[in-house]
Amino acid sequence: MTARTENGLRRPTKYEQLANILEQRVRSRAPNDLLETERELLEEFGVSRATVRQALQLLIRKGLVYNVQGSGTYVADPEMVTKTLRLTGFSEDMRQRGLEPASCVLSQGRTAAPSEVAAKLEIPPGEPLLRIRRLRLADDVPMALEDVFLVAALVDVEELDYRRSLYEQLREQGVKAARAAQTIDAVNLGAEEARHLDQAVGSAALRVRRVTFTGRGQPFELAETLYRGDRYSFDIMVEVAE
Amino acid sequence: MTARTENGLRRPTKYEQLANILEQRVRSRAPNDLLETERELLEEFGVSRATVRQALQLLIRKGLVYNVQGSGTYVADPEMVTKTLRLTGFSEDMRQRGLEPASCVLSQGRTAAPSEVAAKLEIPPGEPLLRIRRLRLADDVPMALEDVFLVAALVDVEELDYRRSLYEQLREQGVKAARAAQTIDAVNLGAEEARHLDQAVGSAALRVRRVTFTGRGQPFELAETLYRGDRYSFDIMVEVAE
DNA sequence: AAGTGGTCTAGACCACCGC
DNA sequence: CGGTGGTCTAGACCACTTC
Repeated sequence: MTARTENGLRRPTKYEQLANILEQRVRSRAPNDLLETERELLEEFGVSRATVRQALQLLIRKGLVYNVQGSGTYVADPEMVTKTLRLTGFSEDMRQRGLEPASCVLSQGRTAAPSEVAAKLEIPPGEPLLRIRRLRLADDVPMALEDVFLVAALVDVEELDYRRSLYEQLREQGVKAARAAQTIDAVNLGAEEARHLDQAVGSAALRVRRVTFTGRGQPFELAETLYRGDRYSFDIMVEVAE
Repeated sequence: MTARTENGLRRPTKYEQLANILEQRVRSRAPNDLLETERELLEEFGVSRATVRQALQLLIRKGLVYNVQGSGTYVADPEMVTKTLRLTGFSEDMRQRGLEPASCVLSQGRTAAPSEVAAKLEIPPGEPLLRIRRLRLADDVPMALEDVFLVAALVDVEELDYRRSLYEQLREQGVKAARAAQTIDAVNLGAEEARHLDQAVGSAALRVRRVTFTGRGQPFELAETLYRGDRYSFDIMVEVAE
């Protein structure tokens, strides 16, 4: 139903096209296979070496290949591929795990920002916020409890459809998520939380608290999600900085 | 007739030097301040634009600055700076949090790799492993229980000093950690675990399971760490892939 | 010694932002 | 419109691995 505007469509760059071709090629090979050299690739595709390296950099960041100086570029172990960290919402996360996501809105409405929330969103206390509490299901089993605060000034409240991806709708309104700071810890479920998640009181849960930023560094979302400890795990790939 | 590098000390590249200078500059400015343009920087430092961009890319990945196409490069919000994800061991992790790390070895020795462990380390079952179980303390308070398997063929067993950083010693032996795949979930502590961590039985704990890889994609370490839920949280920054 | 990825240069044009 | 970051070229030399 969405009227896809021009800004959604963008002519792909050369290195993106090249990365897609190489991704196909890489996925059809075995781990630790040697890839073509950069000089072979620039010859084959008629681009400069910088473009080849930019494409390979994309694949490295996806965890698909790795470089060894003086030796070559190699196909990475698939173990690493699945765990590359991306910023996704609940729905996409579940689909990647092969589960069917669903939602149940527990409450929803406007509130004035409490000082603690306001600080994290870098707005004055009392500023209007949109708050949504949802129970999130995967294959019809309760999976997570989500409590989201959105800066009301940035979102068009009337048009939000809680059954669709929140990020997707915000992107259509020009609010593009670029980074998120997440804090993960473990907590014991309280009575009400346990009841919603169909767990015993005191069961361990993964608590993920997230502040999401636009490309301009402005925070626009604060979310706290409680995941069932027995059904959910958080997978990430970490690169050594140096 | 080139000058040889000494003792494995690497001469910093131009873009690393430039990044360090710019980092100083950036840290002395306020969030969302406009940085010099790329063309001003290449003029100022007498380098090419590619080198300037490579330096800025480092700062972007550290979360210190952000770009807006057609507008400029800006100082990022400090909220993001602290949470950049790096692969660190327990000791360094604690020091970054301003806590004094300590260790207590619970058990240590050689074992044959169980099939499940062998699969994750990509070695044949029964291969010799070094196993170390440690209680980790921060400011003299129990913080985590750590169970580490190392591929014995890759480490010089006699020389390991359990009071020093494991990664540091492995690096000295030529085993350099480059990536790690981590799985994080929440569990309730069992009786023995709770006793070690000075917690009530059933308390929530963060369980981090990690497989660490060398630059060549070879796994050499499998570790499982249980962090006290009431004292530890895992902080990460996520970039949107696009 | 030959070949690889890593760094670096000096240009060029494009897409986008703000005036 | 001028200025910005984004992309791209065609070279060059260096550090490292491999033989």
